[in-house]
Amino acid sequence: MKLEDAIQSNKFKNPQQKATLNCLYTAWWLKSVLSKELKPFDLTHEQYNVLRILKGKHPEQMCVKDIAGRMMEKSSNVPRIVDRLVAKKWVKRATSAIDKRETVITLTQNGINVLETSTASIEALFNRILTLNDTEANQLNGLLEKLRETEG
Amino acid sequence: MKLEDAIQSNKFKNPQQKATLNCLYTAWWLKSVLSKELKPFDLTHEQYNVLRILKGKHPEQMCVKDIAGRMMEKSSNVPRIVDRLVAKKWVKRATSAIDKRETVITLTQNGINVLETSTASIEALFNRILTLNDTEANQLNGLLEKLRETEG
DNA sequence: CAAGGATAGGTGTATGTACACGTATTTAAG
DNA sequence: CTTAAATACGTGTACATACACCTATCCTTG
Repeated sequence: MKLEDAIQSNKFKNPQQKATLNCLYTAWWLKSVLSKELKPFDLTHEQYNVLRILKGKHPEQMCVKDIAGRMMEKSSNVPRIVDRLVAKKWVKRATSAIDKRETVITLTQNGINVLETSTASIEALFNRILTLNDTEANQLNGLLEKLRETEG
Repeated sequence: MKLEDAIQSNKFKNPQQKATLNCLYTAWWLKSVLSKELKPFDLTHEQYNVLRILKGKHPEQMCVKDIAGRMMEKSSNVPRIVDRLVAKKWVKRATSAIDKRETVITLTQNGINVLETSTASIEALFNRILTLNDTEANQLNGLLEKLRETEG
């Protein structure tokens, strides 16, 4: 769907303004497609992200701060997302022996299982819906990083 | 900041996967920059969107459904966002005379004022930080719409 | 070692999202 | 006209974000 149809407006001040709206809308679209696919696994988008981040270091543990540093949305409240993963027995929480301020998180076997089946589902979804070729995807990456250039 | 630094990872399966993450991250970045700029006006990103949508039709009224149709995030809970705008006396709520199921929303003069000053602030911000030229912005718009091609 | 600051993580609150559901009203069908 | 379906909106709940604040622990420096 064209952006104009999605938000029922074609009054864009300039291509740059349209690009920011397009970017926000595309992200919302991606998130909602992802969330729908994750729902049967009783996983939210953010819980899935935390599991993936943990998998990246597995079987090593990670502390809450390390997880937070790898999240897309920098103000995610990792302790509370971990609460929910603990409740579902997909991760375990323990106090670090080295630094007692740190809470270390470990994936359980159940956590690994749910992550693997849900990831297979997500990858199949993306293969179906993502039609950009490599050149286009690289170009998009370049433009998005240029957009964020003035960050900081 | 490069995506790799932002999420402390460079393990992307392919350029398409990286592009989806890049898009999600860019949207988060845009939202947080916007929200920071709106904070002094006691406006959230979503409240600002509703005011802008109302301005688009002003001085006509709009019903809740029409507002919802123009929102980026299609599952926004418009009645509750309107609650907060009513509390700040920036909009007024009334039952439609034509269709009593409808609630019609009108901008107040206060609402127009806060929208104008905040919009000036947002536009100045975007002029500072958005460095894409027209060609690049158009290219980005094209790629994002191609990404969403399989929608529906 | 003691004191002050930095750091890690948990918690409270306001706001928003996603989704299910209830109520009032309108529209359509018989 | 009467009844059933559709529509518009509000509300309840679980989850997440944004941000301020608290406590425990560690580190630095005198």
